Amino acid sequence: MREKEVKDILVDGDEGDDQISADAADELLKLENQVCFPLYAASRLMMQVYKPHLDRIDLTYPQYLVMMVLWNSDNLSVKEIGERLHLDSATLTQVLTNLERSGLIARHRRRGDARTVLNKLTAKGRALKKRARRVPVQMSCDFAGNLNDLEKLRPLLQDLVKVLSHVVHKS
Amino acid sequence: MREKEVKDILVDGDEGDDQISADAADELLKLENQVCFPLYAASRLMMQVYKPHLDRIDLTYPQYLVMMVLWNSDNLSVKEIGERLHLDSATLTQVLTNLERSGLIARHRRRGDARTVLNKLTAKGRALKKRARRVPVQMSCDFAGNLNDLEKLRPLLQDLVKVLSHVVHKS
DNA sequence: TTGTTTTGTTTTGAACGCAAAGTATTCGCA
DNA sequence: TGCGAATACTTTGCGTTCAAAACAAAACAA
Repeated sequence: MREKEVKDILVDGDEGDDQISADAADELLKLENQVCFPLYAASRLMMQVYKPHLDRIDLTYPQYLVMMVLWNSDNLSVKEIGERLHLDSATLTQVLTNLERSGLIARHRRRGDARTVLNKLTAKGRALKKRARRVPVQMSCDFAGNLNDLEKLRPLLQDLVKVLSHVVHKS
Repeated sequence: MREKEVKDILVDGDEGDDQISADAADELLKLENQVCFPLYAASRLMMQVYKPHLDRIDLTYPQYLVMMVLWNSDNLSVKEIGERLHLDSATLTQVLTNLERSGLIARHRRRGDARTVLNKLTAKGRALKKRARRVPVQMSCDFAGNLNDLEKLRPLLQDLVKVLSHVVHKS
């Protein structure tokens, strides 16, 4: 799919349906021409690669993300964690509830502003970091010969996240 | 994070915990050094960008993926759709049930092998393609100046999916 | 002070996503 | 032919995800 063809479609009227545009539009509707589908598939497959390693420390992938945030900077509010992970507070409430039930964090309203709920690692939560250090290492092993490709992808994906969160929030 | 540092950790014993490795391992535990996190975040954000456009044709993103598969090649089994989308059949059963409830597909056991369930577009399902053609176009608009970056990302992500599905299935 | 609005979190409802278990059907082979 | 293994799909259970609504507390304004 060349850029020109995309433009052909873009100039299309709302109900434009002449042959050329319809063909070009049909091309865009194929999986192999989409960026979002491999993104979606890769994200899910990646979580499946993580799973056996995370199972060993009894965390799901979202829980692991929250723990990484807290290991790096403890005692954050739901909102602050959500900003770092681009996650909705409704989602986080559930993840954090599960982490509290596992005894890894404690949750308390902030003194001075009872709207905010602060999430603080317990001793058990801090201790888990030691075992979690092995997870990225094991992941590297799974990717053996492909580590360089991943390193190349990272900055591109980080840029994409920036663009996406801008697109999502401007509407 | 240089490759050398990763290797430092890899040669680490199971309980190795000397200062240098622990520091390097801590670095790997930070969000900004991970490839999987931006992948995960981008995937979710992308679906949020899709949502308003898909709402207009009453599809969720997974439903939209299934419809794209069927528009391209109708009358497939659950397994065949799952292979194309890297999706579990348990997940697909739910999505396909919802598509059937919406009247977009019909589901029947294959004559000659009653184990297989074939999923076939209805007239309504085929008709929806015309309105769906607009979705990729509207997405292009949302990304205005960033289309070139996305095009660059696509082959890399497609390769990643190949690597990942290999990693997932070899274990 | 007393609404009114804003902010931060939780609840609710619908739809994934996947492992594990269950069911039905077909295949392989003795 | 008959039976155990393999195949294809569905069900169940748990954990996200997110929009929308509900709540509670704090900030603001008249």
